[in-house]
Amino acid sequence: MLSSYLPTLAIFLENEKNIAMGRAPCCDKNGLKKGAWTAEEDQKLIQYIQVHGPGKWTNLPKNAGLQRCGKSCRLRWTNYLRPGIKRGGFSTEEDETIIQLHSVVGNRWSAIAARLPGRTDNEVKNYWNTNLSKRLSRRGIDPVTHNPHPNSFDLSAILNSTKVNLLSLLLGLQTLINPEIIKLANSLLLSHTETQELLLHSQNSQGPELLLQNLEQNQLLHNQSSIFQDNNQLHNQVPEIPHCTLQNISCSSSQSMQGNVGPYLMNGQIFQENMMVPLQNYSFSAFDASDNSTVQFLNNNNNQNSQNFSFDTPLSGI
DNA sequence: AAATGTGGCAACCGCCTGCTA
DNA sequence: TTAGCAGGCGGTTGCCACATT
Repeated sequence: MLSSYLPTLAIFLENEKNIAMGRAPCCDKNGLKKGAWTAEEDQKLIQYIQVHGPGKWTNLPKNAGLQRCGKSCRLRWTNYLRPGIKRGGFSTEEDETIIQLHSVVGNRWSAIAARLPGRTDNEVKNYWNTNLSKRLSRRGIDPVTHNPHPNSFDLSAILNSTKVNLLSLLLGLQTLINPEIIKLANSLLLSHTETQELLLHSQNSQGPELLLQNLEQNQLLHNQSSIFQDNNQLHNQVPEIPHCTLQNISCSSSQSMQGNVGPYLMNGQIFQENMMVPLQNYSFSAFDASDNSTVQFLNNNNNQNSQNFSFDTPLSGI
């Protein structure tokens, strides 16, 4: 007899607990359907929102004739039924955007999804968890910190295996700068532009708290630009990348390198730059045969690399 | 052919934040 | 000022399809 009341009692106690904790239950769970949505339910939701628009989710299920929680309706609409949603088939550009943004803002999926038209936070999150984080792991990169996994670097082995003569590299400045440093600069420039956009956006339309938040992200960007935590690792540790073929490597071990680069074409614009690569910088790229992509690594010793590159405005008329 | 393992993804849960009365 | 509420968000779960044994 008592056992027949237990489910109801459990729901009651759960609700009471939530209320006692100061949080009202999101909805009355009694009699509400859970699980996969049927085509009929989808149709009801779409028709209702077409007439009344999205919002007022708490009352929407009742008004639309749905036995669902309002949150469930909102989720179904925003993640699946909303017009303009892309499903699957992430492009290489989207992959790169997600990885780059994740390295700056972390698991803020809504912020990342906001910069990918037609993508939802849920889809970006799922795609990251099932695909991109594993891809980074395969490359020897920690998907959480975007740093190379510790204890997996051996620069001397790579230098030996690739017969790279560090001294000749240091003497041949032009060889060093082209093309890998340009790629590095490109990567930094894109990150820099990203941060500027965030700052401008927050200054124009958001409050000071978001500005502060974005400034923190800016600082985070600078910190994350340094792949290696320990300076002492610099000269004897470089990521080991399964499935990858080392293509290019450049290093400097004393003073800084400086030189003029260009004019060259980048992102459809012609640039000429005076570049300065700070002390103990290096970068290299490697080709990942598993997905035909190129992965780039860079290191900066003092966490200030975005200030150590000067980017001139695109040259006109060249 | 059946059992088991694995990956992908839709949906749920519960915490957090901002708005409003 | 504050409590209640709605909605947003990220983490997690569970189902399903496919692969492997």
